[in-house]
Amino acid sequence: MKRTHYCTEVDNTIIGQQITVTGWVQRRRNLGQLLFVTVRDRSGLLQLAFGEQTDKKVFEIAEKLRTEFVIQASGIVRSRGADVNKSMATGDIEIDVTELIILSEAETTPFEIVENSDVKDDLRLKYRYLDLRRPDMQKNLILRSKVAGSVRRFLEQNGFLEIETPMLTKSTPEGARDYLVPSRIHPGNFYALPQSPQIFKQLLMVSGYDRYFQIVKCFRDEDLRADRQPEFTQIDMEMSFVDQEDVISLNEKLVQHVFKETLNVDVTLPIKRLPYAEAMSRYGSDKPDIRFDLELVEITTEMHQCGFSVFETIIENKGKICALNAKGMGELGRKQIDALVKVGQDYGAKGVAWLQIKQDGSEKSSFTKFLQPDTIQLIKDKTSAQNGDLILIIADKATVAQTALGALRLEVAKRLDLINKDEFKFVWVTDFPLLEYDEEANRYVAMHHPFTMPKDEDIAIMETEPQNVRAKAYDLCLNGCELGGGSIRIYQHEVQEKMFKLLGFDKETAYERFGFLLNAFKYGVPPHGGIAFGLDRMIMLMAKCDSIRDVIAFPKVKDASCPMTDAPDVVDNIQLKELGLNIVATEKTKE
RNA sequence: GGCCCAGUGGUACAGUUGGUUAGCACGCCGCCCUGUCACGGCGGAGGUCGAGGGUUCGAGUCCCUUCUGGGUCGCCA
Repeated sequence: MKRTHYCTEVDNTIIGQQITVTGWVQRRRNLGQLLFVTVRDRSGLLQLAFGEQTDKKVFEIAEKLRTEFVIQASGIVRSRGADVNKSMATGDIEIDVTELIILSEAETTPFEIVENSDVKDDLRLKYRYLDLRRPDMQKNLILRSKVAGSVRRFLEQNGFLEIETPMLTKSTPEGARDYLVPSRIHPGNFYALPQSPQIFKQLLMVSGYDRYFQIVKCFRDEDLRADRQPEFTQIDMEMSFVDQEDVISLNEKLVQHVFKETLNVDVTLPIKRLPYAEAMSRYGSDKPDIRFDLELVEITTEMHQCGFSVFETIIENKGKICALNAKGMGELGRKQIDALVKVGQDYGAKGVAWLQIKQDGSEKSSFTKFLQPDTIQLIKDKTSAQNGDLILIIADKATVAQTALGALRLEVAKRLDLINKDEFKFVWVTDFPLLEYDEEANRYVAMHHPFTMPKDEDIAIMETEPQNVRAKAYDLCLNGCELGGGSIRIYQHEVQEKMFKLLGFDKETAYERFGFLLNAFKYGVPPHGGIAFGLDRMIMLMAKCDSIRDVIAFPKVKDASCPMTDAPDVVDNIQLKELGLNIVATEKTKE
């Protein structure tokens, strides 16, 4: 008999019916003359019952069952009467088994297949196929599939075409490191795996496809993090004849649609927007977590001629002085304050000045001895400090002061437990700087990418004040995490040339790297722009996971290897020879 | 590349100032058990304490090196 139902499709509406289920043995409970087996498939659990009414041969097979055997069981659905298991979706029924087949036996697994397992990551990943049997992992991958489907339906309804772009492409050394693939036919030449389909989607706009999307793998050869994998999936899209407003409003509808359809969560539109400069000054981050307040306060002007040389030097060098009121940390011990100072230092601040106001109004501080009482009062007023508060101050280069204090803001929120984990707080960050200065390369580099359009009103100052030019670039952030980002692209020759000039490319270099795009733009290019979302991160946040690995079927570990397959690995000398490659041995070379 | 954390039967943990035979729970194996559902009862197997070196009369514990994994800074246009 073939399977008729998934485990949790069996319910009390079909009591008395003959059904067949298949799955893995979750547990057996042998009571002697009576025996229960919980069978598991991707839908959930169902209890099989064997007793005096059971055929002797069937009972004997049931006695042989062990955890994770794969079985097929047929029988009659019956009520459990009063013995209901309320923690089980199918807890009010069971199957009176009439036929049982062991399809496959199983050795004892290296870890138990249970929800919320505490097994260490490396073991989980070595036996990923077992880890993926766990209900929480199945829930995540099912959610992922639903989200992808929901995205596709929404975009198709809105006139988008799904078009694939190549995986074997040309290396573009701007930005992240590329994964390279050696060419056999062209020894010494390499393809690069795409960091994103950026240029191809822009070419599709030139070709007139008007609205493109793709759920697509991208590759970046950089160090991993909890929310970063070397290969990851983007929801990538591009639209023609649009400006920033069109992209933003369509995409917030997309997000609203997906969250409603897959999580039944309502996202209120329009989503709040913050210009980059404001995000940095209020939250110290370009991906602010706005689930809690604790905003930064700038006190640079207040500290003019304050008498404290550290602050005055910073002001002379056009830095900023920013403060954060860690409300309720006034009684923190010195050790814990030092730990906070260290957080600031980890993010590049040279130091963190602090002023602690105890419950009884007495003060402790690392710096107020250098200041006049009215200056101290000014700081307290500006940060609305009260008894029982702790004020943290960082004086540094503007971005360092803001970023480091932004990191402290998150740390303080964590310690004070200010974050509501059930909330989804979206925010668009807009008006990013077009360029940032790369101290090492001694030149400006594109903050987003070299095809990002400057804001119309800033084009005039591209040559005179490049550092102040804002871009038509926008990121969508959720709970302090960058979900995705995009921009309106440059489609006018003059602007693109200005941009390359700012980046220090001469015409030759520009053509060498992006010639096919620049040539394409000679033949009629529509105004266009787009966005790309990190699908993995989106699912991670939706599933409330701490790591992106928990929403990817077969992820890599920290050093970008795979404990299950042992990739990357050495290859045969014949393969190398065909590719014209020689391995130069180094300390790190794998034997 | 830097910093921080972890590694003890299959799994998750405990292990005091360095001191008997390294504990516990779950899992596993055997026997018993007719309403279990994290079944229960009785019995049992299973450990080079990640690896190497050092200090010591004596190391799971202290020191050094190294491996594995996690977090993070740099990096990620």
